[in-house]
Amino acid sequence: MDKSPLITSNHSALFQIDVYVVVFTLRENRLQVLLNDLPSAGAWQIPGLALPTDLSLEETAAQCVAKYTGLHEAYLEQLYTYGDPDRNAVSVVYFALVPADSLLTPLDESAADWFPVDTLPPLILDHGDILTYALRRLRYKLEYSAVGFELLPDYFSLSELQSTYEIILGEKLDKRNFRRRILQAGIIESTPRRRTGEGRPAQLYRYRPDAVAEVKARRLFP
Amino acid sequence: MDKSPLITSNHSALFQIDVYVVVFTLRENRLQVLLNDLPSAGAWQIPGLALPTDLSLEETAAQCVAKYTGLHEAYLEQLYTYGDPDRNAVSVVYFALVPADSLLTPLDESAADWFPVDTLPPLILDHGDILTYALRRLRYKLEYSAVGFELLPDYFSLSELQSTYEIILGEKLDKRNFRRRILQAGIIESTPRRRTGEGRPAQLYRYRPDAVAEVKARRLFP
DNA sequence: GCAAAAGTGTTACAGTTACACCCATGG
DNA sequence: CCATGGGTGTAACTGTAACACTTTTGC
Repeated sequence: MDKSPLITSNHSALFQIDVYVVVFTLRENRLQVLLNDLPSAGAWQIPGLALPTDLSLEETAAQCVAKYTGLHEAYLEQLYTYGDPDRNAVSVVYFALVPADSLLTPLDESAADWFPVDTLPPLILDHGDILTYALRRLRYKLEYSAVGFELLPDYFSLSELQSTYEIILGEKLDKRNFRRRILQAGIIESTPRRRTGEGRPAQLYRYRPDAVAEVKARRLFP
Repeated sequence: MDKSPLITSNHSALFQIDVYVVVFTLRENRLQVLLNDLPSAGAWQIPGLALPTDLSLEETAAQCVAKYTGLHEAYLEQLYTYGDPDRNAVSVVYFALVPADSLLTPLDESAADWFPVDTLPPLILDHGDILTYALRRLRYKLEYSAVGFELLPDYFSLSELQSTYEIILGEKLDKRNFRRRILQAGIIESTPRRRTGEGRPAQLYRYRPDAVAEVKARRLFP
């Protein structure tokens, strides 16, 4: 097994690398997170995979999302890397956002389930802290970058988007101000589609993949 | 060698983990970064150490700073973790801020040197990109959190602090606005000390270790 | 025609920027 | 007494927050 050519270590320690993914979605009007049952510990854990030799960290994270949700695309962002001196493993943690409607695909045989972020089961080790941190980062991110639509289907109404923000941030937002800002930010664009249902039909919007966004963007929400 | 109890991997790959630290300081009125000569490659690299079994990631980063600067305390923050599928090593990158005046301590025998961030030598691999990213993160951080004083001695004048910000952000700031904001933010406090020299003596300030700061703090600078 | 959700502008306020002069010391 | 850097307040402006009614559809 080759060593990195750049750093020669004295006692050349080797580690297993675990890639964990905190997967968020929006179900039943609540922000929920995917957890994996670990009966041997009588507790739940954030789903993860050991890094294999032939995949990058992000590919492994994506594969982890696929394994537990059936989705082969998701918004992924690296969160933090934890290294315990005790056990010789290092944990690289990502967070992912997946749209709830696409989750009909059955889960893997593995015993994973969704939990609202405010009513979590007992978690192993420091996974509770990691979740808390992930949630904080998600809220921060939302405030100045507008990733909310990652939790929605490709086409969505502004009311749905606003509701997403309200659920995650945990506060009511002003409808007119919300629309003005989100449109001024230029990250979504209106489409000819409309959603019909109760009340007046809603114009549908979609993400503009070419949006630069976030670069030097002011905070969008208070 | 034990495996992590949480994730059982099929082909149980093991990796060397390299901890790199992008060390920034302020010398000669320029933001400078510490680099390590790698004559075999004819290029320079970000200083790093292989993670040993008995240290945490952050401890290893701190030790790396100590090795190359002689400083046993520094502001440290995790930046990003890079995983190449090619070579079987994973790189956890930190950035550090060290006050220039404390650097009189001689460097390790290793061939490390300081370079202004705008005139870098050839760098190995993706270290140039990593540096660019570290610099962006430093600027972001400075804008809303006020870590500038980490580059200054314990006691400093407001003019020195302002100059620090101007050098890093690359733009002139208004003296009165700067003072008002930095004081309102409540992260530094005035001390009885004064610095004498040319012109009127300056009141000296120091960091308030008890400052909560940054939590929900608005951006401090444009 | 009414219930239900979508859509739309303006005003008051707060925070930010721009700006110029006096002060304390050392030489 | 003068050169040098330290220190101070206000007014115009810009961005943000608060707010209520009209529109379109399904039933």
